[in-house]
Amino acid sequence: MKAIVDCNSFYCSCERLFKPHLDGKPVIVLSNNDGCIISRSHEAKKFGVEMAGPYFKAKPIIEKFNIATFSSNYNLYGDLSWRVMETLRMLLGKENVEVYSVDEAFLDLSGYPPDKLQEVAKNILETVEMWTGIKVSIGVAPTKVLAKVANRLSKKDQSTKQCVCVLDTEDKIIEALHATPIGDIWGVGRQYAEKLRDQYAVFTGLDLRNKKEEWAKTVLGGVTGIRLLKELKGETANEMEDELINKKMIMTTRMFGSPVNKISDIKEAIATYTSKAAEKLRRQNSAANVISIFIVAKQQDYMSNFKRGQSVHAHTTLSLATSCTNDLIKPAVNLVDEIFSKGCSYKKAGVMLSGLVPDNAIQTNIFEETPVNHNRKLMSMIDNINFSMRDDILKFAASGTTRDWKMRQEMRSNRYTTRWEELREVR
DNA sequence: TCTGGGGTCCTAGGACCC
DNA sequence: TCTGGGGTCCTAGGACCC
Repeated sequence: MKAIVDCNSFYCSCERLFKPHLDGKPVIVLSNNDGCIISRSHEAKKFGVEMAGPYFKAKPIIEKFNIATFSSNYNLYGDLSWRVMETLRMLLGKENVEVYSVDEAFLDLSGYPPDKLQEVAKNILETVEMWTGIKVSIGVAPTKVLAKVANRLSKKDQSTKQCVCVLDTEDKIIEALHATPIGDIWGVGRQYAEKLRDQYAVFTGLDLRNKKEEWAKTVLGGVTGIRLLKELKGETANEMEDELINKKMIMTTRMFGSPVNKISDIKEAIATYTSKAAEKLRRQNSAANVISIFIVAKQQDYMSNFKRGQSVHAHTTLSLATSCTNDLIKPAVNLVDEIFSKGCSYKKAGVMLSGLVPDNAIQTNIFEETPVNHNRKLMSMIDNINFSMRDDILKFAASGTTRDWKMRQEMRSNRYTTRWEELREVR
């Protein structure tokens, strides 16, 4: 049996942890640039604040009900997430925990007798709350997809304060699937949900489970569809995975605080994002072969349905993989010339590094001198200084110093657990 | 006026090779 | 001028996730 542990309204819970007066009150957390709403407390949901809805649209409700609002504080959330995951690893053993996202982890519970699962889950839930202050909900079932179904149901009934749901018999599974709308099945997104309902009259998880694998193959994207169907039937198709230590792609992208139309500003932003991405790259001891950048134009007509703006991409392949910021910045900034149009306003830009290889085994290019990675040492120094001093004390000149384009973050709480000067004070 | 940031996997189609 | 069949690799794009 597998379980998924999911932190309830994670970002909101993190904020509340240091502001106990907000317990039981509605709270929301905004995305970067204070653009849209990415976490809502139970109470805020009840007032009808929509997930991923734009902040400005929800503002009337927020003001009316006096909903506590925060900009996102990833230092805080990241640290608390680590504490929750460490707790799980201590309880179950490292090898039985697969961290799936900042607020979710899959557990392998195959070592426990079936009649103990409820108790085990309850114990996990209570320990995590006691040690970290974060409330979680837990779904237990034979497969990951079904555990997700169980997890969703466990939250339905918050009144019991249990937030545990174990699907350990065929009957319970069928009942649970019947109660789950097709769009709430893990792996069925908006597009598929619409297609399934409109063209195939598939409305619930149970309807989908009753289909044939061959059918799923043609309708739901090939092998992915087959896997989904197997999992719904209780047959494992998604194994527990080793933790993905190294990413295959690294990106850094941001909205601008306000639209930008100067190429020099775009270049500064690209240089800054490249430094950030390069830092992430070095953190996992990789080097990149390919740099891509993109910029997104501010849309002229918003009209009724918001679509993500048109983005323009450019990429270049390096003759030699590198993890050095200055070797990456130059080509990245040069790409800007290829895609920037004069007179156009942009709202967002990003940098992607791909073709990642371990940086101790860089493929040498016969046309180049032997790899010069003496910069690697300099980079480590910069990373260390930035890590200890914080706030990127050392920057490359190309990143600029004024940063007119920097994102808005007007309501960020203190970084209580990762900055000495922002510790919570108790008088 | 104002709509996030980071990832993954899969497929189709084109380029290229023998 | 005519011309097969099979394979690999890469990229773009579409779907999904939180």
